[in-house]
Amino acid sequence: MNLSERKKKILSAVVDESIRTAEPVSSKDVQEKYMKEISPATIRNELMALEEMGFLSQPHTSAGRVPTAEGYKKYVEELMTVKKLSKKEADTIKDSFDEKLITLDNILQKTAKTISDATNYASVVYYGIGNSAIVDNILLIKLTQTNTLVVVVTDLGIIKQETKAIDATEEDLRQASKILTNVFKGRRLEEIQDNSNLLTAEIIRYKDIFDAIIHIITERDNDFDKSMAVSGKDNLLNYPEYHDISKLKKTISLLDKKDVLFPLLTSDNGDLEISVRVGGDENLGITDCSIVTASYKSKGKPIGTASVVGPVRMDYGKVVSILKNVTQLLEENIFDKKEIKDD
Amino acid sequence: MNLSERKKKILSAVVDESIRTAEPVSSKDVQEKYMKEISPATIRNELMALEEMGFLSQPHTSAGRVPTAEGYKKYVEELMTVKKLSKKEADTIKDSFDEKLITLDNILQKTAKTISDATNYASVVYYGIGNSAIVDNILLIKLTQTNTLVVVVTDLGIIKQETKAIDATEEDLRQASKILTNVFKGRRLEEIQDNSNLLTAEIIRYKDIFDAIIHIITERDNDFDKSMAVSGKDNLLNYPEYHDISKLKKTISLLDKKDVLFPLLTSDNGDLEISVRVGGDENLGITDCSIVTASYKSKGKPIGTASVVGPVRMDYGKVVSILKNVTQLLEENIFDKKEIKDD
DNA sequence: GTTAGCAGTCTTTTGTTTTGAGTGCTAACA
DNA sequence: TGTTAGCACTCAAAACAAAAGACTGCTAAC
Repeated sequence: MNLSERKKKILSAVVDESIRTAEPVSSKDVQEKYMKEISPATIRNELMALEEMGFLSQPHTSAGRVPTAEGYKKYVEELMTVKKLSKKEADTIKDSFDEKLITLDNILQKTAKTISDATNYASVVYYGIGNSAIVDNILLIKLTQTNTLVVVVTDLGIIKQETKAIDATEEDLRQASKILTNVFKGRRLEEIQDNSNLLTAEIIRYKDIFDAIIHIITERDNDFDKSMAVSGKDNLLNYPEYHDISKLKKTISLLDKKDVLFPLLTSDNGDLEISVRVGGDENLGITDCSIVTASYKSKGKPIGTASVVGPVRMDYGKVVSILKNVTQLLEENIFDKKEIKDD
Repeated sequence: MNLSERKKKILSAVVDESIRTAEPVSSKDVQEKYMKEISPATIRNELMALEEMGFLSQPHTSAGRVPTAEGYKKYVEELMTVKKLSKKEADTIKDSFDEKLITLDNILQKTAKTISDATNYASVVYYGIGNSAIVDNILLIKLTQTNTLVVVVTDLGIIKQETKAIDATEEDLRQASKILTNVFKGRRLEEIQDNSNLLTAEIIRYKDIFDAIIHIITERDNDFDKSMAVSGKDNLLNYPEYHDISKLKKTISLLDKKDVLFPLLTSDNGDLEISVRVGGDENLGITDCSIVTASYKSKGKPIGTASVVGPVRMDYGKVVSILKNVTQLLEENIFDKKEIKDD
């Protein structure tokens, strides 16, 4: 569907104004704030046409226009301008990554928080561990008499996870650590998940620890809860569309149901860096919110996504800009950097 | 202020009914549901007296009675019965502690979640690390070439925290670990915070790591954010009193401001195991919520608190019971148990 | 193709009336 | 003296009615 320049300008105006005010937009509004050169009556004609095409709708006969999901989509795909972040905004985001982040959990959580703080919406960060991480090191650490910590370090320079096992002397552990590292080093995590045939005669005596390691690796991958971090749910309270508690609940509970969320964050991004799902999308009843997702890569391969969840009336231009910014930082400073710099 | 038995019974009835329905309670309600033997008129007389005494109030002339903050306090302190948990409830709570919990963060977070799930209110768990923990072990773990993880293990059988430092050979680290452990072992964390004079000639060459350790220890203690876990904010959405977004915001933002929250959770529990702050308490404008706090101990000394934050109209009997249950589990299974059992 | 003008629609606002829940008081009663 | 029935009174909530106002779609003129 191709629009005349004027229609584009008017649709843009309506969406911009909707985003700003959360109210239906009248022909007069458009004229006064966006196009003084033509009359409201002319604009009304155009609005009718745009409504005809499915981009706008009226809550009732005598109300102004509101963009439909289609309208928002058109706006996002063709009309909007990605807002450049101010120096200050960019710096704030950059600074927030200077903290020392060790575990994957920390990184995800911190990234989500950075995004939700910057956008004032909710955010979800996902990391698909199964994809590309390669084991670097298996550490066995004696905490107390019968208590051992098992740590898996991957090639991302990041500790994978931690758990607890039992008993063994310190020397024992050193030995086991060496042998197990030998077995796992260089293998991709997804590979390890399947092939339990790594269990050779040599390491059969460390079966306990072996199992713990397998458990660490598979657990994270199968438990959405552990591969996603959510932040900023409270931000939603600030938007009038969520002053209706039932809508608020719906969106918040979407953010809590990681298994429902998962396909929304990962499916068919295709080659797109950024994908936008505008509320009312047929999928799974996300009617009262929009989701903007950006994927990030390590060594050229996509390994996860960062998303913003907010009202359909979202400031897409700003959100896209922030997501691009954050995913770039993630790629450069965290996931494609062996050495994490100290302060 | 001493009440006649009948007044007690009536006040109890009004509070119970308020908790149940969130509506003003009429003399008729009380009569029908709690005391069939006397007439509404008589109850009205008693209600007037109770209002006179400050325990009840009327939203307007022709409405039923609502308990005042004083009324709730009286109820909590003298009238309510602590509800016994069902076997099923108790089991659910118990089971949730069977998971492997390694870091303090994990424990706090998990405990908070358990409480908020069990009560359906919000919860905050605080751990005053400065109090009693004693260093057991300093671990230095080489992750990558120039990247080292510093772990402080305390006598609670719990890893204190973790951070990152730079450079050194594996052998170097082993040495440093031994020497540093020697210096710190057996010392209480609060003692370490002050006495930087531990920095003897012997360990001056490990200044970097030494500083990192001090940093780990002091940071947690000074950063409320790291010594408190909050869970279940979303639960508040379910209560009609919070359908007024401004009240919801107020309470949620209280839960976000750890520095404001802190004195509420820790001050003057005195000898009491449980302290209840009913909204409208003079303190710091907690007008739209109540806070029930239980402290837990290790080796007889209080080391932290677990709290429930919810509407003033809270099911205190149940909440108190759950908090007692959880703090007991914390004490027995986590903080006073060197060996954390494996599954 | 554009625009002024205007009738028509439907929400929002404001005001009025009715209803009904629940009280406090009075007077009678045990 | 404590309890209770009865009743007048109060006030919020609900129901209804009227008025105002925001915008539109359409018509007809430019």
